[in-house]
Amino acid sequence: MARAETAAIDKRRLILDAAVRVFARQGFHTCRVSDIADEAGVAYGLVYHYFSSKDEILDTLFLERWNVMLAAIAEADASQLQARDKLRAIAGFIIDSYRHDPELMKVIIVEVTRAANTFGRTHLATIRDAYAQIAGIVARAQAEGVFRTEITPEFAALAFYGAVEQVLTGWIFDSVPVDDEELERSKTLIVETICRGLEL
Amino acid sequence: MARAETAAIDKRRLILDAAVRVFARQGFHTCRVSDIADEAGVAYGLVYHYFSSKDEILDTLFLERWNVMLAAIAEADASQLQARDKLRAIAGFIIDSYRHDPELMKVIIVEVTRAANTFGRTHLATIRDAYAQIAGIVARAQAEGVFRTEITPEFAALAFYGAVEQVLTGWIFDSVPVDDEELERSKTLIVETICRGLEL
Amino acid sequence: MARAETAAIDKRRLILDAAVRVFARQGFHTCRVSDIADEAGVAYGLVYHYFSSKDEILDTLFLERWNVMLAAIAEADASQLQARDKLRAIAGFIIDSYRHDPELMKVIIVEVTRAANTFGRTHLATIRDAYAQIAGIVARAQAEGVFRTEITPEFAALAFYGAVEQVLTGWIFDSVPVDDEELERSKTLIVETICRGLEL
Amino acid sequence: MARAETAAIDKRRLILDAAVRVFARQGFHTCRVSDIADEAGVAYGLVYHYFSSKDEILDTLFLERWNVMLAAIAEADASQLQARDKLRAIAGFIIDSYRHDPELMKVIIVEVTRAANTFGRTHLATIRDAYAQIAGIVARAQAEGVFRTEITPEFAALAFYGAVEQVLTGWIFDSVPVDDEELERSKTLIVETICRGLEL
DNA sequence: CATGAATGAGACTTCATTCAT
DNA sequence: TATGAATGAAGTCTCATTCAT
Repeated sequence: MARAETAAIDKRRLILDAAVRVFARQGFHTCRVSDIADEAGVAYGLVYHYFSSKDEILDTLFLERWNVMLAAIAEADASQLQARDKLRAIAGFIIDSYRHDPELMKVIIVEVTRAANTFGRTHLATIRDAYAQIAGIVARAQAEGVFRTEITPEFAALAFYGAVEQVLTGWIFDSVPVDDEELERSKTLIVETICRGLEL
Repeated sequence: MARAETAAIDKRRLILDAAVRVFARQGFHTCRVSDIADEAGVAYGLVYHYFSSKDEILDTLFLERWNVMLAAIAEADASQLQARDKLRAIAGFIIDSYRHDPELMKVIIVEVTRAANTFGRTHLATIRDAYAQIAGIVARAQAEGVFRTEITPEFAALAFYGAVEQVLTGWIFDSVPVDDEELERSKTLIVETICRGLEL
Repeated sequence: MARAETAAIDKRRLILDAAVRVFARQGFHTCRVSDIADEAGVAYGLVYHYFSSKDEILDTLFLERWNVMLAAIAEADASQLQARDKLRAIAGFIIDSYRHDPELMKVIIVEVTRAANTFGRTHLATIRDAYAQIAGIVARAQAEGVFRTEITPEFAALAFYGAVEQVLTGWIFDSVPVDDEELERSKTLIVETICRGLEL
Repeated sequence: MARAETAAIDKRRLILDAAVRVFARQGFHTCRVSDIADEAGVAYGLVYHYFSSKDEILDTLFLERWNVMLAAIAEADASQLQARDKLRAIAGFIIDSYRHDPELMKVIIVEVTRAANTFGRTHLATIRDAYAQIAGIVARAQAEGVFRTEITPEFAALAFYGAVEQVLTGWIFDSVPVDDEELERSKTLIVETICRGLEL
């Protein structure tokens, strides 16, 4: 029984991981459910045993990852770090996510957060949760007199997240892979550019 | 004769303008060619008399607008303004474009520049032309000793354009329309945030 | 007035001749009416001034040519030649038609006489007129005791015409053009093969 | 399991057989894929489950049958029969094929072997394989001194096959069905006409 | 759990023909 | 006569989802 359950969980995971590779390679709309099944090495219909629709696969992938990120932001927020270092931790987390699993991040960004007309719209509220948390960090830094108040926290959050996502998008479609050095440097550049603009 | 010619030109324009409204309302993939024809008040086949495919309609809309923007960037770049004011002019141009025709800008951003897997990929080089020009402005400002050199021009361009696009994306999916005051304030915020981070 | 009429006749001919080239090159079903107009160097709609439909163009080309052939067969039939020489004259006429205008013959054969489901069906009766005339020649030769009566005239006509058409079809789709010598030799081969089988 | 497999095979066969009836009745170009599905009593999409296109259905029907014919020709060729009897066996096989399934032969001839601009062109090489095998029989008969050498084997094959196909084409479009007696007599007529012309 | 055959709605594109000028 | 813009019907193919085994 436990064995069977484990096997079942494995198949579900197998399908999700295969979906990441297929979505990253072909795009969500261009791939067929059978492509995912083939990549996972399972039969066509089994996908529908674990997921109610093709959409739900992407929803699952997005929410799994986004919730981890929200937790990471919350953790940074709750820490004793300076505002600048909180933002650096967040940028660092996102960039390290890309380093660790570029295909997954490609799917999240290309198919969800930037896909304003489809999944981006569906998950708009969830996506904005991240902006709101970042805005909270900025607002508190302003209240503490560390950041200047000319920039609204909401705008600051958009600019910060927008810069990070734009940088990742650039990597995603670059023909040459990014080396670790550039990944690290980018963390600094983001904080140097955005935070310096925010600080007194 | 001149009338007939004008009428012909008008029909093509009629279709393009209808397409903007339909794409903005329903999204490129969700709408049918017949929706565009209906919106334009012309027969189905006429769309194919002027455009070889549904894709070509969006390509045309994008290139028309993007070339105007590239020209605006080039003009700002060629001007005698300070680097910060050049960037402000560019941000101002994009935001004013949104004020003037929010539906068109929605289509450009949602269906092309952020649609990394479809049209964004097709027009990647053209889109990057804009980044490159902005990077050029930054690079020259660095050479003149106005901007500090810690931030690479390419990164600065990404952060700048990313912030602008992110702000517009926010407006595009806001439930309440943006008032002119916020549009103006945003120009300042972008420049205040990003340029201040770039300046010595 | 006479000039205008002449010009009109020329345009009609121009379109017919262009149609031969286009049909031969692309096939009737694959080409568009605009291809014919382009080839003729006239405007789209003018084709419909002279012909009521695309079909009528091919009908016209076929009937023009087929009537000439029927006349040639009738002439051979009416002559004082031996049956074998009458058949040789007919085979000779068809083969010379190919030599003179291979594109036209290609169109007639490929698009009409062999196109059993489309124009071949429409013109079935007219096509069979030719078989009937040839059968008549055979029947008379049998009555005169020159051809043996074991072969029915109808069958003989089919075999004779079938052999000629098959040979032409081979040339039509050969990659190398046929030289005059082979054209001439074929006339002999057809008569040698078929007539010898028919003669006592 | 065996039952399920058989059922799967049956559906494919069901579609092919339905296609023969529909192609024979309406012609390949005039019928729609839905007509085939309806005739087979299956869903539209199932046709595309088994065949990648409408074309592939006809290709399959043609190749299935043509390969059987090539095998029959090869068998006749390999036999100990006289050349004349080999050719009689081939003509007999084709005519019996028509007797057994006139609709299929109609489709093969009308839509493929005589459709020079479409499928006939696609399968030109395969069609010519038959001519070549027949020519081989003639050539060997000439080498053995049974057939005279004035007629080239290639020409003889064209004339022979052309006569057979022409006769079948006649039947296909006759308003009255052919009786068995005429079918049998035709075998004799073909051999009598063509072979007699070939023999010494 | 697992399979993959079966379903059928949906949309793009083509192009012959018409018609206003 | 001559033009070519305008019309709109028609059909192929795709693919997410269901379901019997």
